[in-house]
Amino acid sequence: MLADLFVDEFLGSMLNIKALRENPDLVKAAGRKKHTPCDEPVDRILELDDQRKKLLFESEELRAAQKKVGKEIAALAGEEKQARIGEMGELADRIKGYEKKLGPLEEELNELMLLVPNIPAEDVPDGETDEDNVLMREVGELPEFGFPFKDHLALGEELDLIDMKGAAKLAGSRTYMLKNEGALLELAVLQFTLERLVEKGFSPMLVPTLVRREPMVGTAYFPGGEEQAYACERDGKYLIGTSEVPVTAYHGGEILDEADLPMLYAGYSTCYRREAGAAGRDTRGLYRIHQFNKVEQVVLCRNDEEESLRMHDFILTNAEEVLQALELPYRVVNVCGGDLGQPQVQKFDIETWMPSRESYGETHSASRFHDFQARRLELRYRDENGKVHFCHPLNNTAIASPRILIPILEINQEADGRIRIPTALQSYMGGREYIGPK
RNA sequence: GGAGAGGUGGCUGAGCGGUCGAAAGCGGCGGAUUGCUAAUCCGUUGUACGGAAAAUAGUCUGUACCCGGGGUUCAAAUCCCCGCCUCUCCGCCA
Repeated sequence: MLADLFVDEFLGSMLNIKALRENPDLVKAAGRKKHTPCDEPVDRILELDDQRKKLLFESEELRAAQKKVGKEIAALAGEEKQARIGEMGELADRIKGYEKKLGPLEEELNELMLLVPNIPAEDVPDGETDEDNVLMREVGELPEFGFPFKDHLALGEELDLIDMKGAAKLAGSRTYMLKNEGALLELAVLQFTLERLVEKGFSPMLVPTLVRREPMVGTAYFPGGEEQAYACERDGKYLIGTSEVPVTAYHGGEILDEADLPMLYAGYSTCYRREAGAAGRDTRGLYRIHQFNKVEQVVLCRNDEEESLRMHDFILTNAEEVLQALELPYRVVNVCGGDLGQPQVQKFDIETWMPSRESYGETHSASRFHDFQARRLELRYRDENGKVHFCHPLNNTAIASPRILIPILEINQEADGRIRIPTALQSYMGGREYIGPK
């Protein structure tokens, strides 16, 4: 059992070859809990690691000898110098031999290390799919319509807010266009949310949406998520699926000052997802589309379990407060092992009530990783004693549109066909209270 | 897109084949001194992986890292090739 193996000091230390060496069973158990077994790669890693250590030790000794003699040669001249140089040729060849062996070995090792899953937290429920997620709480009252209600698309078309056909004509399937108050509503929701986060101390960040491979690998979307990302192959760049990617990677390779932690960022970007493998699913309306806009909370905090948990709770609460301000009923679920991604230690999803689906639909996702992404990104900080640690990055959606427009439009519809604008958004829409027929 | 110049430690910036993990200055840290502040003086100052005794801490030691990747050489921050990035000028352009 994973729980039996669970040891604090190994929490989140994966991708750390030392921790993996000492407790491979923990990683294998993590793979099983996430329903992505990794026994074979882990065994192969240990094997390669052994070979690597041995070869490295031997070649380093040769290098040491070469450098030592090199210094002697520098001090010599004439025939004596030439003689020593002649002797060194063989040593140089032997060193090159080691490099030839080490190169491919390390390449394979590094590739495999990127596949090792992070260890899920103890209270992550067992399970395979989102149906096994565990309900934590339900907040808000579900709407009751005293009339036949319409779904967001019917409303949107009637009121000239949404044009899916126009979008398809321009850009193909799973695209959307917002018009008139629909367009204003999306901007309102995003702006409202961003301002709330700024009030809480988040730095707003407008980031590149087309990025290099490194941030994708560093945040652990790659390898593995290539099918979900749009690639600009000519340029070796990728469209991000979330601003988590550029924002988390922003300080990659740096050693931050502990005094500056936690860092709170509110990333804003358009997000692109291929939705590969989702063919035929959620095809109606604004639910599942290739391109959307999102305000994302990204936190970098100390390498400290308690702090990490506090921050996870903080960003979850922030998102809930946004939904409460928008007067939307939602529930929070503890995501099960099989529904967790490779990098996550724990994930809480927020699902907002969507009348047309007669269910809650995922609108937010709050993840913590321990230092998993930080190791890949070399994202570190120095504590007051001068010791260097990996940060703990966390993230959560603050708002993602147009998906959030589904409940906003549907829940606020009235019998006369108008849509009430939530009070919190009215000031972002010129003081308007209703969206009505033209 | 055309032409040129560059990318060195937290920062500025020297080095342009061996004695360079890298001068100097700034910043940081420790100490001394001065009613406070400021100033001055002395010392110290990267990361990763490995080894040795000690077996948390600290110490000694090896290797790697001067944008990234290849190459030349007994030896590369230094020479050559490719890539990435930055800056300047011209052109184009939301």
